[in-house]
Amino acid sequence: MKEQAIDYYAHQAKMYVATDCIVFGFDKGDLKLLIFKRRVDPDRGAWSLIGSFVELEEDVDEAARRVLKEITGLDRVFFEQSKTYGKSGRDYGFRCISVAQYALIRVDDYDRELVEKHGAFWYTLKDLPKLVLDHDTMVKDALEKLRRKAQYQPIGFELLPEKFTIPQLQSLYEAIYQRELDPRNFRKKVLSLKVLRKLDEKDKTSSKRGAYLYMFEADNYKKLLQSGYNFEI
Amino acid sequence: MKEQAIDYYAHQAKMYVATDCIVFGFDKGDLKLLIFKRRVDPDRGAWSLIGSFVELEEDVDEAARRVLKEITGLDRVFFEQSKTYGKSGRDYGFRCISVAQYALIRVDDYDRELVEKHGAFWYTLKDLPKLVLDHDTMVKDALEKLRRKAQYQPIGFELLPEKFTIPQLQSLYEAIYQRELDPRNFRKKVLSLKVLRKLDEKDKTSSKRGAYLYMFEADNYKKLLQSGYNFEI
DNA sequence: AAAATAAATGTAAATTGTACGCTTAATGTT
DNA sequence: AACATTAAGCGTACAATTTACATTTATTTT
Repeated sequence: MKEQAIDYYAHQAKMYVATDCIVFGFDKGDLKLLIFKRRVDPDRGAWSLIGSFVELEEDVDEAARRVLKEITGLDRVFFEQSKTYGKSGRDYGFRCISVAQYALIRVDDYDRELVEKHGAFWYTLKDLPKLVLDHDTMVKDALEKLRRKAQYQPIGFELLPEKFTIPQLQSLYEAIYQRELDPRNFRKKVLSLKVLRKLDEKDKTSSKRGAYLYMFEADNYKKLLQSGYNFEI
Repeated sequence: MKEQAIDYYAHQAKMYVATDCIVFGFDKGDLKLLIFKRRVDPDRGAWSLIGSFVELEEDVDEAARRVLKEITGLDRVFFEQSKTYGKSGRDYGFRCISVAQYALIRVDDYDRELVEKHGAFWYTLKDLPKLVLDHDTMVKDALEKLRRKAQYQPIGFELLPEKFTIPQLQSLYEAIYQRELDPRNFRKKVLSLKVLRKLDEKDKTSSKRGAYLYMFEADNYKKLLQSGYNFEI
């Protein structure tokens, strides 16, 4: 039986499998993307997403985690599969499919030196240059998924520092949705979700009065979900 | 430069790439899944999703289309990527990643003989037997995506015959969401979306009075979307 | 002490969702 | 021919949510 199994697999084609990361960050009111200059041929010097081949003994998710760690220095980055790109002609003449994953990182957390060392840069989404291969499409698709997901899961918090103000949170959601939100209604809405803990500190970088800092209460959020709550922002 | 490129790829691992289809159907008020008995070792005889290896010159999507055509006889089946399963140990000792795709078919359309010839059976989701490998997880995940998607895109119509009644449509959404809906509110809601065309025919299989048949107006729907409409059921 | 700035709070109107009860068209039964 | 039965289809009142909009407040700078 083992023989038959081997035989069954043996006639099939094998391919390269890669993973590409769409790394979103949020800074000064803008959604940003971490892209870098390719250092290998073909297309050396062109802008590209960060990615890697998946190794033989490695989970696809592990590969993404490895890449993200290499680039940002961070161990626990939020990431999630976006879509797999499997067109036969999508690569440089070698058959290679790529599992795209989008990641959300806190811009103040990551290791700037590491990022620079890899020739990576943060680009505002609007100013994004042309990327290699189908990476433009990957970004477009990932952004769509991010927007969709932001509506029913509190992923926005992954992009902010641990302590943040409500105006900051609003500005993030404005960047994600690409439209303005009413500050009074936004505040009302997020506070009604009961997943924010107000701190005694204020952030005074953007106003004389200062805005209270809040933290995301992951425990409350989980309890809410378990009780069948439909989280929505 | 070409040499370098070849060199760059040459040291990387290659893997088997498969696609597995989660084929949903809707019949007599129940959501069903098309599964079949494996005909090859290992695990011959076990229940499994329908799938295939992706060939070297074949797009991943093409592979899914090919599988669906083989099994159902249908050319134009709605399908969409669900998720890629890439754990290193997920397969039978060979490294194989699988791109799962969920498909929606009209139970009255497909070719019954073809389905039987392949040893395939329709199972109600509740009665589903244990499936091979990680196929159980694939079904669970696909169902979640289907539910999510059904909320903002009219994919439900893919599962119904071309002409259907509003009670039928309701029963489908009840099966997808696994909860009862109020017939009066449901009717109000779907009609308000203005994507249904009422026909002069009635379907009398389920009541003496008979229910009017409707068709989905894809054109209206597209126009709505373009005008920034947020379709929701 | 006054001016400037963004944060924070409140309220009314409009829209949407929910929970119902009743009527209607067709068929089968007496 | 009248009546019972069945699911389809319509309408309405109330609750909840979303939207639009104006004013006050805490703090710093001048």
